[in-house]
Amino acid sequence: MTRLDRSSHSGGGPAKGSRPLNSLLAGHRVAQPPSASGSRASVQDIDLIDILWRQDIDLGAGREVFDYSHRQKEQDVDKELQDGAEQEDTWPGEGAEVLARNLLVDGETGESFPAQFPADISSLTEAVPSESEPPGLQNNLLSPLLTGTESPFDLEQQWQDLMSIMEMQAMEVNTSTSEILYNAPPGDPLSTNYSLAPNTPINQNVSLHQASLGGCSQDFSIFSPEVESLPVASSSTLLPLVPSNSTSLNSTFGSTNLAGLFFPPQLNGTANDTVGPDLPDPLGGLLDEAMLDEISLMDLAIEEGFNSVQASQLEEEFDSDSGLSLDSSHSPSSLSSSEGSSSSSSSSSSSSSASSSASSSFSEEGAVGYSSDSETLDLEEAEGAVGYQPEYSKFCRMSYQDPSQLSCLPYLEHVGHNHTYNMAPSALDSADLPPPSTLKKGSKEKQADFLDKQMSRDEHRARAMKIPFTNDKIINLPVEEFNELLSKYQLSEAQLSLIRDIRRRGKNKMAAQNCRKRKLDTILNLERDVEDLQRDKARLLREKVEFLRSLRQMKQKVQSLYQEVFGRLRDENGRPYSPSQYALQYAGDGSVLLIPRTLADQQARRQERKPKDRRK
DNA sequence: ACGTGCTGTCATTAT
DNA sequence: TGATAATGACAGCAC
Repeated sequence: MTRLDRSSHSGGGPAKGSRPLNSLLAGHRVAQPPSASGSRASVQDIDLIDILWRQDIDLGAGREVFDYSHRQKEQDVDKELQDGAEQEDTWPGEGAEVLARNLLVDGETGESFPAQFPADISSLTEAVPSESEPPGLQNNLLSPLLTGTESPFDLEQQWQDLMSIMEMQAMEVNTSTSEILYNAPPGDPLSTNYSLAPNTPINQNVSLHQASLGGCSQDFSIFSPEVESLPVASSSTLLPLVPSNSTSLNSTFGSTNLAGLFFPPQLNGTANDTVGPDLPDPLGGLLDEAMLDEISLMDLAIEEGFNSVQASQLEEEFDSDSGLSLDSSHSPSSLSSSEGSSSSSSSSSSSSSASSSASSSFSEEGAVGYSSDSETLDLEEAEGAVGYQPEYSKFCRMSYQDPSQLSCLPYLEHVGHNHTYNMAPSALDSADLPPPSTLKKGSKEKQADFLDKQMSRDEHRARAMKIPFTNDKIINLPVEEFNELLSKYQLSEAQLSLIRDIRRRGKNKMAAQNCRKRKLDTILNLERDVEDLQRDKARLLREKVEFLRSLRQMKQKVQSLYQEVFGRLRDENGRPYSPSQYALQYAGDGSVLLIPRTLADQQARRQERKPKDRRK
């Protein structure tokens, strides 16, 4: 087969590689907002994390983080990264204000608990004969999370340990309970006290706070009001828990061994003043800046080692409310698939890019192609099959390059190249072309010369070879009609060869244009995906910080409760038990037992092993 | 003169 | 197996 214009392609030139694509990218980014640059993704991430930590840890996050409805809208307001100041001073001011009310609301977590709680804690802690406990032993009551000098890895380990415990508790806590808890009316004590995000590990841990200590204080309303008689353990080694006020305890701790949580073998005592009998206001400790610093340390430690279990948990929990464009049409996989299935990529991207005017304008336009609409055909019919006047068909077939359509693409607005060797953009405007019948002979020739210069090479060749039909027909007719057309005329071998080449080149030209548009579309979608994923990442990071903060607060509260209960225990002689020798343990049936330390440690170790084995 | 972007074309592969 | 689509690579042109 003869290639008439092959000489123009050396084929051995320097490989320019992906220059067209790069230039497309570069050209596109000019029109992109500064944040849209995917090439700065890594730097952006670092900045983002930095901003997040500073924002969340130093300033505290708004309580709306735990509000389900708010979180559903969060993707619409993910510009909060820029206006982080909006969240500033949320909880300090709010906390002071709400302290005056009955309910104290944690500004960061939305957590609410009775204002009496801290007061009672104080009063109770004062009532506890702390002097009866040596300071060293007192330290044992502190959670390791409260120690200020521990390494981030220890903190991470604590986190993972607690996650394991919560995993176990999740087996006992009905999922619906979480929802009920979260969706309960404001008056509901549970929801009022712990209105945390639904279906979160933290939420499952809420049961920890439902441990009843009705007798400890009448205002201990955060605990279950159902004060029932304490199941008395008759074991000789397991002393029944007998609070001094002879009220009972009820808990949903399950079999969680609190001793394992709060009586680690080695404890750093530096944080003893954070929580304990000396603590003037446990709530103040919750909002302590030092604690937030610890959280930041913990976050820093966990950031890299956020294990897959936690990640998947977070993923599951936020799948429902993420609302982000993780749908199939936006996902990278879908993009790759659309790349693979070229015929459907254009339409798929059009469905996925409703938000992008540029992309959708491309897609709605559909695949480009030589126009074979009625206008073209009519013109050609009017001109006759033999009278070859390529200019008419050219106008139509290049109509897809209407500048008004290109104007939809801001980054393509500058595209106005005049490839005179092949097309005549000036001729695209039909207004510039008066009907041939109205032209005088001179101007007709002038026009013909002008249009002659604008003809494509193939059109020139077709004219030179006296091809009796238009290039548009050659290119756009279906195979059958095309063959029919060829059979109608007595064509030489050279003519047939040229016709086939024209058809091949014409189709390939359209294919190339479609291919480039698809490529652009893909780039746009990928950039959008990058932005979405960056937003996702930022949101998850924020939520993680919030969860960690909430978890820490709960730990502190449980620890306070534990201390209160333990400090009120008296033996037969009315003397307090030594924390070094005894520990509280919550049995599966809801009872609370006072058991020897050694036994408690054993059980704690046993329970630590269980979740790890289960994960394997 | 040079770089950039767009377009057409070829060769090749996939459908 | 031929036709067509898709795509990488290259060259030419306009800016």
